Amino acid sequence: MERSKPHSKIYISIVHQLNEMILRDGLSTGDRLPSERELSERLGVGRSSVREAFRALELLGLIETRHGEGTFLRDFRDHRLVELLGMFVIQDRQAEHDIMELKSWIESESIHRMFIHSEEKLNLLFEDIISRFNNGDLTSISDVMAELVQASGNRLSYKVWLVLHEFDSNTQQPANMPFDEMTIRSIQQAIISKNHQLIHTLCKKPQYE
Amino acid sequence: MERSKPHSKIYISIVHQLNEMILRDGLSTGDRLPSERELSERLGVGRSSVREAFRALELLGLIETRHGEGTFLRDFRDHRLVELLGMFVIQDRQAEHDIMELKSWIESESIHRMFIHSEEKLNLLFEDIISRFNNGDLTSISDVMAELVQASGNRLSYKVWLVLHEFDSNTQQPANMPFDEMTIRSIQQAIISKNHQLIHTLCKKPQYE
DNA sequence: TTTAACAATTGGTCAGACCACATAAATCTC
DNA sequence: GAGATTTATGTGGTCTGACCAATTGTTAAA
Repeated sequence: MERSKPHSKIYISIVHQLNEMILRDGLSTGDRLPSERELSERLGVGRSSVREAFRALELLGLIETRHGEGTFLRDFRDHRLVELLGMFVIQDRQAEHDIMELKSWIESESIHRMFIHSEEKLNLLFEDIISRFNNGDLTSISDVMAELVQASGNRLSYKVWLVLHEFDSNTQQPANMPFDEMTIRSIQQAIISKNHQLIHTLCKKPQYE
Repeated sequence: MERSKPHSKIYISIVHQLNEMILRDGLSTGDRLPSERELSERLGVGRSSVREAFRALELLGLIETRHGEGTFLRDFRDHRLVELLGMFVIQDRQAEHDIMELKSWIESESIHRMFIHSEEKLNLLFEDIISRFNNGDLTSISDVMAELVQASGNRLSYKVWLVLHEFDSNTQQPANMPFDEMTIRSIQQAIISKNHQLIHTLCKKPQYE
């Protein structure tokens, strides 16, 4: 025995053993993992090593740790791949243009994607958005856009958009688009009538080059 | 003092501070980060917290730690997010679909973006691609696509594409597109003639829904 | 000069302590 | 007895200090 990984560090082997444990016991989203102390004892390693493994998986979004409760398996779709990469990949400050461009491109693509939805489905979506707007829940046109991108169905795109938005909301000032019910209604109409031109006007894409 | 992030865990804030430090000092691949003990002292936190941050970033492949030497920044392309996700996130067709879809979007958008380039500029680009193809430098149609996405000018899109490609090359088998000079030439012609339809055919996008 | 021994630095791991948070059990109050 | 309150226990969060192991640079010996 013990051929697992002689060269590896302890916390790496713990990650692997956790993986095996999850597969073997058929654990799934929401299930609780053993406590740090129990794992430490059961695997014969220090608690700090267990924590290093847990923290790594937590940063990735694969597990969720709740203070005083324990550690739980998370829905893998909540993974933080995008954020993490963004943090270390989007390092060029001068690439703000790239960020804005990709962001508005995702917006445009997401909206176009909603053309396939039925009118009643779209109406339902927009009623919800409007009510939340009147409720003060959505406080900017970006919030509305977030709803639309999310509603388009591609969760990955949505995550990418969130990251991009976070970046350029720190550097760019919005206020380039009115934020009232009429604007939202016109977006609704543009989608329902599949009016490419109007959408392009509403969500003005930045010029290439 | 000390109201930076009362709700966040220490190791998370360390990750952020590391990110800021990297940006501020302009560190890049291969550069050395401060030692665990120095960071611990400089940030006023325990060494174990610094280690949790380092171990998390190391597992993701964003940094590399060498026993007795120190911790170094890695090329982001070496990240292991994909394997890790694949390890814990097995069967999710929707996630895979999202990835492929976003990837295809970027490909398609990048190619369309090249419509604004002059014909001679495009010819130069493709001469280079063809010569590298004959040279054995590009070994798959994906390599060609990488060149095109990169040439489209948005470096961020390119980086995102690289990540997505890494993922679905690990799960999907390619071989859905011939890889010869004629195919490349036809892409070239499609761009020059601004033939949306042909591009759509060549780079078959996945079906929505 | 070359080589060998040594010291300093750095990561790897562990043990124990203490705090903060959450929940269930025991207790008190009415 | 029902409800509110206190207590006990378990769990994560963090720090400190210790020791080992690998690497590198310095020093001393050949």
